[in-house]
Amino acid sequence: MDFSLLLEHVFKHITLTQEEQSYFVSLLNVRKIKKKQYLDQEGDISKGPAFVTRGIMRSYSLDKNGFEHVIQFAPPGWWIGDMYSIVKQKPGRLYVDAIEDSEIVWLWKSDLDRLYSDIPKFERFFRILGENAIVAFENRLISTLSLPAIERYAQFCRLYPSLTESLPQKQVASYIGVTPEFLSKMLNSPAPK
Amino acid sequence: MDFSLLLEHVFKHITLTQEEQSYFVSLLNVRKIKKKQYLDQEGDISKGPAFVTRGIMRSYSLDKNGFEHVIQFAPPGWWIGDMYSIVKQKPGRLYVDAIEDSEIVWLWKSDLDRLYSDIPKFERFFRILGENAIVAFENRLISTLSLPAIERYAQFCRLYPSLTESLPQKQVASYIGVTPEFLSKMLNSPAPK
DNA sequence: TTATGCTGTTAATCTACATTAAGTTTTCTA
DNA sequence: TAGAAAACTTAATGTAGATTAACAGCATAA
Repeated sequence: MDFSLLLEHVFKHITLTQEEQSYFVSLLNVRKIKKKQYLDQEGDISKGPAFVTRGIMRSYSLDKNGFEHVIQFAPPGWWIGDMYSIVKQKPGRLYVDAIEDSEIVWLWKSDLDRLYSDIPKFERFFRILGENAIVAFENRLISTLSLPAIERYAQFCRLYPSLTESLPQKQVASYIGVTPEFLSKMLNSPAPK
Repeated sequence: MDFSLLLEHVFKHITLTQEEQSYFVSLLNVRKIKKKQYLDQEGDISKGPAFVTRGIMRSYSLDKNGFEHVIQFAPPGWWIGDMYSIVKQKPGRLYVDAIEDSEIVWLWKSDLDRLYSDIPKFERFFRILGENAIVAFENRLISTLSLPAIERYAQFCRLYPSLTESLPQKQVASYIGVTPEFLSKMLNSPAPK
């Protein structure tokens, strides 16, 4: 198995001895997920956090009218999951599935807790990761509350430059919070972009 | 100074020796903030995270039309701040002010970094705090994207039961993302609540 | 005491975006 | 490689919530 993408990511924030690295790697699990397959469905208890190494994953909620609302996209190098369910180990509110054939590396929540105790440096690693996630959510919320659709689209393009073209438009529409019809009109009408 | 509320909060997640506790307390600063006074304004670099011990604080963004959008309320026992600015030590996008005469306990970002090195248990403490913040943001985002105004109001009442009555309605409107006029209509019209 | 200014209410009008529906193109997949 | 299923477009119509405006109740304050 090739864990290099994840290890590089870890080494950006902490350093590990050879033994620590081996121990960490021994806790990792790999899973391939085909397009449209689910990692988690609403009501599932998440096994633990997942790191994307190939493909594109996404998490979304489903409202009472059956409409999807994308919470996050995760290309390679990003983490994905229903944080509520991961942290509290209770049934979650999100669906997590693959938009393209994907591969993830994941840890059991129980192994993660063990890792925190055995190698406290991982407390630091995930503390930093958490900070970044909070900053991202704070930004998303500011945009969602205070920008019109066209500027939320621009924000999306800035956040996920690699996805802007590879993703079906309806996924983008769901992320920025408009219907596919409206996004289509917006992009084709006044100032073609 | 009375740090008991903050210390209790810390002890819920980690234990400290007497020395560690003294060292931690030596890094704390106290500040009283009168109603309508700012802790931070847009463009400021935040000094560090703040824990509310009295009153009610709030953070909000200002859109280009001059409308406020409340990101968070913080009654006693809650943390508040512009996470982007705190973490990156760059100019922030949020205003933080007091809705009622308040008192906060805060740390310099540089002291916090020192604390992480000197007492690694605080990595764990803030890792857990971060997880909770992410869960809260995830929930807020799900509501904002997938619920109509009346249910976002219900969510607000569940999240901040202590504030539902003490807060001016226009603050609540700004939090749930509608105009004060619309909230007033919603609460007084069909099914008075 | 009267001003001054917040806060909340009501109601008419307006608009960004949703819904519905039909047609076209692209892409899967058998 | 056909034929079904997605993905995208266009346009008519509908609506949740915004805007504007006028007024009433209460504060704080001179």
